[in-house]
Amino acid sequence: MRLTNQATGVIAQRLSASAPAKVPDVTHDAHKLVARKSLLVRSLPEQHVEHVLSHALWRSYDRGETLFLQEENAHAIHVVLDGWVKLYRVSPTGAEAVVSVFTKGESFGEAVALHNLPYPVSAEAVSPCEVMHIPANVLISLMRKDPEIGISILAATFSHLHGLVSQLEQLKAQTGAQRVAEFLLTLCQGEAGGCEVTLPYDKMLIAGRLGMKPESLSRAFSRLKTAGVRVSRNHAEIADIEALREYAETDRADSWHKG
Amino acid sequence: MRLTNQATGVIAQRLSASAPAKVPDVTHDAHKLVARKSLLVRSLPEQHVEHVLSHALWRSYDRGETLFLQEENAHAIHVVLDGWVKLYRVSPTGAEAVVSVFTKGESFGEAVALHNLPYPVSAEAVSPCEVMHIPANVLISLMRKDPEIGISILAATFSHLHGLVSQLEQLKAQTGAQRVAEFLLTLCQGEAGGCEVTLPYDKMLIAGRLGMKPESLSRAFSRLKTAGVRVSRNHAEIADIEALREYAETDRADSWHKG
DNA sequence: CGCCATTCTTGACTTCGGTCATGTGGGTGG
DNA sequence: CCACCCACATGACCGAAGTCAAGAATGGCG
Repeated sequence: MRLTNQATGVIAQRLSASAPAKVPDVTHDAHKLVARKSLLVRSLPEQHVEHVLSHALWRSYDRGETLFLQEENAHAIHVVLDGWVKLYRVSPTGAEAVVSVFTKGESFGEAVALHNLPYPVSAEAVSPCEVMHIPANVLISLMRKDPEIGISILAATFSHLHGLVSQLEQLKAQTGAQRVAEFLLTLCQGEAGGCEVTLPYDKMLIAGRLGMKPESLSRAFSRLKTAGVRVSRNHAEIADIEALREYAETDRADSWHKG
Repeated sequence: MRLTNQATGVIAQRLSASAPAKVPDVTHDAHKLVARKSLLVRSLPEQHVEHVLSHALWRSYDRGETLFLQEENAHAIHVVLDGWVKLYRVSPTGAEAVVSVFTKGESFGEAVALHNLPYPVSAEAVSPCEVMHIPANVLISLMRKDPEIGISILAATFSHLHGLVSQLEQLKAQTGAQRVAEFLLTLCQGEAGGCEVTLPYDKMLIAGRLGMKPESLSRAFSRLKTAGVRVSRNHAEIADIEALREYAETDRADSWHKG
C-alpha cells in the first residue's frame, strides 16, 4: 500500500460522501474532465452526462490493490482516470494470464455490470490510480428512459471485443518479437521516421500482456535491435517506424525461407 | 458449391420473399424453433420475438461460402440454425487466425451491427448451413420502444467477450495438448467416467480454432493417449473424464519437474 | 550512504510447436 | 473401377520460447 497518502485521504472522504458535486477540488475537476473524454462517457447523450458523473463513486487505489476478483458479482462500470489497471485471469493451473491493461479514459465491465453477472476476470491497479465507478443501477434506470444509452454502452463493449480479437490474432499468427514490435508501434503516434517512446509500465507486465515470460521479452527486445529498436530502462528509441511495421507484418516463414 | 441444391432452391425463394410467415414448410418451422431457443432470441422480451422472426432473412450457405468479409459494413445480426460457421481474421502477414466457430443456436455480430461498424472478422460456412439474419434496423427501432432489448443484446455480446477471454487465457497459459484436452471436455457433457464424442468438424479447423497447425494437433492427440484418449477418424473415446480434466489443469512445469 | 528487494538481463538447457517431406487411406468424379 | 485429390499421420529438422540459475542494474528505505 502507498504510504504517502495525503491525496488518498482527501479522496477517501469524497468516496464516503456520495454526492461530491460541489467539492472545489482541482484534481477532482481534472479527473472529471478525463471522465468526460472517456470513450464511454463521450458517447453518452449529452443531457445525461452530468447525472451519471454526479452519481459515480470516485476512488484511489494503490499499486497492487485489487478492484475486484474473478467470480465476484459486478455492480458497477469502471472508468480509469489516471494510472494503469490490469485485467487478468488465473487459470486452474495457477498461471496468470493478462487479458488487458487500461489507462486514462478507458472503461471496462460494461456488459457484466448491467446483468449483475460474475466478472470473468480480476482487476488490479498496477500503478497508483484514480478510478470512477458508475453504479449499474444508475445506468439501467437511465436506459429505461433513453434507449440511446444502451447503444453507447454497446459501443464501448464492442471496442473491447475488437481488442480481444486483435489480441487473439496476434497470439495465433505472430511471433513474440512481432508482438513486441506492434506493441511499440501502438505507443508512438507518428506515421513514419524515428520516434522515442516511454514504456508505460514495467516489463513483467508488458510480457504478460503480450503472452510471454519476462525473459522472452528481453530476448525479443534484443532481436528487435536489427529492426532499429534500442531499449534502455523504460525508454525505447525507434529508428524507423516504417521499418518496424514492416518487421511486424512480415510472415515468419519468409524471414529465413525466402530471405 | 453444393450441387444437390433442391433445398437451397426452396430457401432461396424464401429469402426473396421477406415475409415468409405462413410458408407451410416443416424445415422452416424446425429452424424457427432453433431460432427461438438461441441465446439471443431467448433473452428478448417475449412480445417482440414474433416480430423479429418475421422480419428476419433466412438463408442457406454451401460449405466454403462467405457470409461476410472483414471490413464490410455490418447491417444484420446472424443466428446459426444449422451447420457450422467460422469467424476468422486474416492478419497482414496473410496468416488466417480462427476466432470462433458457431453452430446451431448461436449468434454473432450483435455489437457491430447496431453501429453499422465494419466487421472485425470474416465469416465463412464450414459446412452446409442455415442462417437467420436479423436486420439491424429492426432491432434498433424496437430498441427505441423497449430498452429491455438493449440489455438482451448486451447479454449475447457479453457471452462472446467471455468466450474470447477464455480463449486468450488458454493460449497464454496452456500447451497445445492441454487446449485439445479442454476442447474434448467441452464436447462431452458427462461429469465423470468414460465418454465417446464425435469431432464436430474437420481437424484442420479444430487445429485453427485451438491456435495450432494440423500436424501439431495430430501430435497433441497422440500425446493424449497417455491420458486415456483414443482418436480414430472423427471419433474420440475418453477413458476417464476426470483424468483428462486433471491433465488439462496440470501446470506444465509440474508434469516433469515435480513428477 | 549503503543495504536489501525487486526487476531485468544473460546464459545453458529442454521442450514445444512450425516447416517440410513423405506416406496412407478415403472419398469423389471421370 | 480406377485415378486423383484431400485430409491426416508421421518423421526429421529447426527455431522459438519456457525453465532454471546466476549475476547486474535499480530503486526504496533505513
